[in-house]
Amino acid sequence: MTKLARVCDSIVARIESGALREGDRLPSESQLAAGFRVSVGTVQKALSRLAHSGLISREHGRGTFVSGSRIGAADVNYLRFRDAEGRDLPHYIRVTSVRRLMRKGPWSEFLGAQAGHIRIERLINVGGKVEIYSEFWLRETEFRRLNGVDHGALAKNLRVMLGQQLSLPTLRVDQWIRFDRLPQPVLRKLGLRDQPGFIMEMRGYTLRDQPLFYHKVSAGPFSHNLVIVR
Amino acid sequence: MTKLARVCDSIVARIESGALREGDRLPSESQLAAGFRVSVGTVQKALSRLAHSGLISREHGRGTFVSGSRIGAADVNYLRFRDAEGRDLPHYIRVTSVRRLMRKGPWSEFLGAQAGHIRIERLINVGGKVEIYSEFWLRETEFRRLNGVDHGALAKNLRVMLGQQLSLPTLRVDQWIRFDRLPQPVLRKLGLRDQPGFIMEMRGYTLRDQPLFYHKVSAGPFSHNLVIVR
DNA sequence: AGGGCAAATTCCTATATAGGACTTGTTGAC
DNA sequence: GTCAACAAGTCCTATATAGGAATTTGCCCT
Repeated sequence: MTKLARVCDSIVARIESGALREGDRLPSESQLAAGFRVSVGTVQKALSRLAHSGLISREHGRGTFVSGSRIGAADVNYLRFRDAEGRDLPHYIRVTSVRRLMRKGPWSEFLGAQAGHIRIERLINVGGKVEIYSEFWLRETEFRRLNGVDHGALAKNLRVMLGQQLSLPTLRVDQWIRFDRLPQPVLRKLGLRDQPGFIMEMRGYTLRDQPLFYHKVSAGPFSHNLVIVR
Repeated sequence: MTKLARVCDSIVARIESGALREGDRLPSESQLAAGFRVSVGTVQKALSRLAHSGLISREHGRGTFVSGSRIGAADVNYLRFRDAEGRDLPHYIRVTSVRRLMRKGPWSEFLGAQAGHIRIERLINVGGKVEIYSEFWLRETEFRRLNGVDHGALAKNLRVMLGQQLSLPTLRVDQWIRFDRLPQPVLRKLGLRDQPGFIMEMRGYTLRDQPLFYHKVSAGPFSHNLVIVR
């Protein structure tokens, strides 16, 4: 492991552990260099790398600060239902099952086959009708830390919940969108006959750029206006 | 302008002008440093910055090379129609108008209001039915360089055409997807009554990260399976 | 011809150093 | 009290240098 990698890693660890929190100022370049026993140049390289990935932000003459919400509006798309005037329609999330499943799939490929995987299955009701089917996959190791968490928290934005409750913030999200046939079980859950629908897949990564969650969202033909917004 | 910026810019210019082509090896760090009258460290910083943006690739012990197709499969989504077996359906592109328009819109905001803008309007026929309406906006300055180009070239992938014919390759693409009501004129062109549809907007940037094109694609409810693939 | 070794070339990591640019707080003149 | 000048602290750009790591090349030997 290079010194550069060690410095990056240590700083990430401080943020992960909560020793450094959003908005906090990091020690100056020279202080960090002294602390890590490396040259200032190495610290600079580490800081600009972390700044580039959005974890911290550097301000000329002021200092280096831990960024606010890492994942910004520009990074990820959300599903929304809107009425004709463009207003968001109210939605209601119901958790239908939380189970450990042995099945293989894109989630196991992504999260790693060695550990067990938990699926949080949810149905989202928009304007009085069940419109969205959501599967959120987590590794068992991370899921165990959810024991103390209120069950109602699972009916919120799970990515945000992971960051706030478990201090497992998401650094970035890969996202795919498809518009294709829906599989049988999903059709049944949404109360649809064989029809094409809308499928969005997301892969979330931790601050260390390690796999964190796999999220799949499906929707049938819309009775309202489905909008994908940033 | 900093030396670093000058070095980056000069290298980009060499690629843009065709002096360096895909797969070519750049001069070594020390040669570049001597050529630009800067230190090796500055050249290294410039090269790793360009490598990070995907323009070049560095190979330990071998050299630095101009990357192949800059915009990879991972960077941009494409629209495809597929049959039940997942095979791509053949499509046919017809150019319906190429005009200078004074209207304001997202394109003028992006491409800059100072210059005139050209709209290349196209209809895409999939499996015998007009399914997609496409608007491709360019600045007038860039468009003029298209004079010598065969008109049939406008019925191909315009981003690729810009790169090959005009040596204006696209470095990156911003992309938004919406599923919403379609405006009247689009409905008429696709032969639809008032219906929600599928809207994809793209903004292309040059090697210098300057605005290059604005592209908007609309599709109605699909009679085949519409897939957005990378 | 082919194998093995050394040298040259290339990029990579790291250090030490110098001065510039931006921000903030203090001091002093008015 | 207000404003200008100053100083200290911070990040930013750039240089020169050293050695290490990966690859290619040339040469010698068999």
